[in-house]
Amino acid sequence: MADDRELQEAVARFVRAFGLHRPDQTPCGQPIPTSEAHALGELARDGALRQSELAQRLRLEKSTTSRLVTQLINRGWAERAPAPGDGRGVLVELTPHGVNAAARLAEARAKRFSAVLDRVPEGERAGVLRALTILTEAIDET
Amino acid sequence: MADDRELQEAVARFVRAFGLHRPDQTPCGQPIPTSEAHALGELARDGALRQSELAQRLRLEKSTTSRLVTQLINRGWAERAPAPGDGRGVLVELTPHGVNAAARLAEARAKRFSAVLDRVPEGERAGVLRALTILTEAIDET
DNA sequence: ACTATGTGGTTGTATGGTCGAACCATGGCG
DNA sequence: CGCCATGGTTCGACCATACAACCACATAGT
Repeated sequence: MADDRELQEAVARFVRAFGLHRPDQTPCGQPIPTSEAHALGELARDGALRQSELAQRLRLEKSTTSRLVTQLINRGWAERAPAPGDGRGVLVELTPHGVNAAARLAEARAKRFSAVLDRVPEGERAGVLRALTILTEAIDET
Repeated sequence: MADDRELQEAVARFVRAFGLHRPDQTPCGQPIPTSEAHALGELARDGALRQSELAQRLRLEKSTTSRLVTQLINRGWAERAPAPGDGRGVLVELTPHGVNAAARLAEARAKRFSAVLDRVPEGERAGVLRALTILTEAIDET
């Protein structure tokens, strides 16, 4: 199919336009690395997580995750605690400070995204959301 | 709107699922850095480009672009030539070798993307493509 | 013409990202 | 009680990007 080629270019353009190639800041312009932002999001939404669980969700290697968590801790946003029932594991949890940071981040993100959504024609919004989800699922199955 | 939040998460999941956080390889598993792949794509599609033009398309700083081009040259995929009519400029062009590499890359990409598209329900395909385009345009306007 | 300012590139510096391998501690099992 | 698997940490190597300083050429204005 020739759709392939179009999809490729569409994805590439999207990535670039959204600034996803800049590792040092979120697409929302917040001066915090993308990975940290994603981690913060997961922890804010679901509470304490095992480090290994976090790695899985972020699709990162355990070594990378370890370092990432250390960075969050250095910012005073998270803490490590022994995992209950498993002496090897580590539980990562946001500090009140971290919860706060996550909230600020979410707000900035919401602002940016709603600005973007505003430019999306009313009737297309649901479709856009739906398409991204479908695409992600398709990728996951591959 | 609450759509914001959903869009955020949809994008984040998409980025991770597609492996866009790995700068050292394309989402298609090719052992070539994402940026080089994108550059190769532009040059293969539109022929020789001014380095500044390439920077603009890839949304990169001129310094980054300069280095990127140097890498392509080191691989034997591109050449620099003086820009006609402007003693300052540089024209970047693929070598036959580079054209070849671009073709191989495009093939691998097509393979991956068509696999993904296969998982997208028939009736949704057009919508997915359309959504990405609309979203990219919306981002550009922001 | 000659100077002032702008544009295109290159190089140096600093930051951030990711992985894989080596290594340690704890858990689970025959 | 050994043996192998699992969760983490640390180290080394590689890539990406931006910003600033610096050079060369272009262009406009006096």
